[in-house]
Amino acid sequence: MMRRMATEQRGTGTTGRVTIRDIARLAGVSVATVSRVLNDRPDVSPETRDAVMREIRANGFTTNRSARALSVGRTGLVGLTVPIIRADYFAAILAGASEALYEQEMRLVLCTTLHEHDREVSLLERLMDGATDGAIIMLPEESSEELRALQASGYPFVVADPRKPLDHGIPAVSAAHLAGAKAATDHLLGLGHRRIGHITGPRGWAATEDRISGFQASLAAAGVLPDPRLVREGDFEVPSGHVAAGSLLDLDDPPTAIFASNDNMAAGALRAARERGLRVPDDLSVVGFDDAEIAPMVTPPLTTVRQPLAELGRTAVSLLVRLLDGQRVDASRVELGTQLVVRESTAPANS
Amino acid sequence: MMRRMATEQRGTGTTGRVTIRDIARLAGVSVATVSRVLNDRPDVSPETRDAVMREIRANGFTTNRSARALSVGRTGLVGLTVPIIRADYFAAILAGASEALYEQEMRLVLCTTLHEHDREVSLLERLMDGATDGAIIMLPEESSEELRALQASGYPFVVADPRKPLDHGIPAVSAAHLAGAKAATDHLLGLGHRRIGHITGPRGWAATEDRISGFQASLAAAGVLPDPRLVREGDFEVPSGHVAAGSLLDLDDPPTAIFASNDNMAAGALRAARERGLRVPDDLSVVGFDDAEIAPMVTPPLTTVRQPLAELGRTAVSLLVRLLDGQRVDASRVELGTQLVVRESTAPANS
DNA sequence: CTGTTAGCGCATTCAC
DNA sequence: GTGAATGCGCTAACAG
Repeated sequence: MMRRMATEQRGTGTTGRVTIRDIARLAGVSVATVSRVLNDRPDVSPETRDAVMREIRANGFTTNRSARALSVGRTGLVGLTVPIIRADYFAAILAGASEALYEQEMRLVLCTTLHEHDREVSLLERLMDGATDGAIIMLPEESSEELRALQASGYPFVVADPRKPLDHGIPAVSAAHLAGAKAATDHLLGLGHRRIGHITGPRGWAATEDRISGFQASLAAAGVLPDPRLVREGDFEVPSGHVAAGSLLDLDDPPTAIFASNDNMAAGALRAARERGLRVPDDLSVVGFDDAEIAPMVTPPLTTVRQPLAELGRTAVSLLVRLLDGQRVDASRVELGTQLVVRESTAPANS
Repeated sequence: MMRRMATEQRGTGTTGRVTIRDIARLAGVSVATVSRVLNDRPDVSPETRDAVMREIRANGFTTNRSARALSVGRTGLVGLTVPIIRADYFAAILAGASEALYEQEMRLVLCTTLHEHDREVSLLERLMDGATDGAIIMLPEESSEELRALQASGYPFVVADPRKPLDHGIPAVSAAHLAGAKAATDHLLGLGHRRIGHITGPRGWAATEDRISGFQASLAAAGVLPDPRLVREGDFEVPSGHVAAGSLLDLDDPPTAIFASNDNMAAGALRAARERGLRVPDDLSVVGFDDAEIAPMVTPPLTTVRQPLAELGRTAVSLLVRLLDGQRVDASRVELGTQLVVRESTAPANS
């Protein structure tokens, strides 16, 4: 037999690793007992436990996750899908989720959804092919119906930062876009600005619409009439902010402040102002959204609304874990607070 | 028995999914045959293949990866460890690796190595507990010896962007730091700068030292005597660049140009210049490294050296795949080219 | 407290 | 071309 070399040599199968059986034999107990100590079961005598642990350590044994997964019916892996956009935005969420998962002894399987929405393979198939116990779906392109279907299939998942408004009943975590936008606008209003431009994200996105609502709510509360000509649509990328701000500033009666729906576009706005010889914040105030990595780095450092991105990832995990534990999470719509971060891109209106 | 409901209802085990056995029964063939069509084996008649495929589709069957993994001895998962620093830097590599893996039908398991280097659980244990077939280790804290040990254990891995110089024989992918730094310095020299400051990364890191070498090589080639007083150590974060540049600019005979070892520190340098009333690039030229997301966003847009980050991730994957296929990769030290990207933070010296 | 016995879902020899 | 039998490494009843 090849048994005697199991410790040193490639053992029985293809894996070539020490198995629970080896440990059992070495420790002079049954596999069941080894399994017990592995899983910290109470019903094992201290002596045998020690004996087993000794062999485990001596041979550097670790349990084979595939085997355990097959046996238990749980892989200990959760998928996390991300559309590859806005690197530092998703990286932050990723970091939070990954950390939280780690504490649960779980692992994160990254699935990038390039633009495969309309390909033959559905999200569902890709996720639930036995590789993962559940998933966190970031900024999904999928419609409410499609997600409903996924849900109906029994696959546990939670949406992080829903792109479109979602049916109630679909677990989701998002930031308080409306409140954040309101705070940003209030800040501008408080500085005396009355003509405030707004560069939105893609229309139809939940985040975009909520921020618009917050913007308008703030204006309304201050008794300022919203001027439709002061609103431009962007796509969350720098150039769109640049263009949008440019067209705003070239108006006969340009705004004295601009609220951009994210920091990238705010950075674009900063550039547009600079190109026109406008000084920020003296001649123009600019507020962003996200508090991305770049916010403090641009010139001048950007006043913005912080989204708790890592926290968002962590929260998604904890929701998912609850789902995985079979707890039917009812109040599964979590909204995380946002916070205004005042830096140097805003100042009192000077007219 | 509970067999009859297997298709609709939670079947036998905990998973509740359609199994290969269900398909076999439904199609009136054996599991072996189903397995054959699943794996695109040639020895199956077209008719039976069709029959099987029909049932597979009709029931939305997908193979259970855990079961396959256990059977085949391969999980189809590779781990990717990342120290959580410099978000967009690792995000870029991540994106490349993830994409490449996807094309190989493999998945990426993210493992964040907070600062667990000195914890009881070794990288080895964490990675090879049967969860993954191999790993890509980014910017490892582990020493060459530790990595050697991992290698000796037979666990396949490749290092992406080695932090410290690595033994030959350890597969690694990195960027051409030296050449990139040389190109950056050549550029400055070409603009007439002679007093050039350099803000380094953490001393001892491979990237840092290589860039210093490139910097010095360029100077030497131009016959410029290197001035040790013009070199400052940073840590790749903005504040360190800010401080370092400040101290450089406060010199009696300040440099007319600064080459920072990454874009973050270059951004810090930009700020330091601004605080002193220096205009970039008129009074001071600044060059960064990385071509990070922020490079084009700061004021002025940064001249920098582009690292092919996504490509780095992809290359790491292809190396790893070769290792997994049992091909002993010999020439396993890959260095990817870097490229100077000239923007607006550099101009001819004006003295 | 501990050992025996069955599977988990799939791939893989072998026969037929 | 196809089926029956076996095992991958582990957990989970069920006995004792």
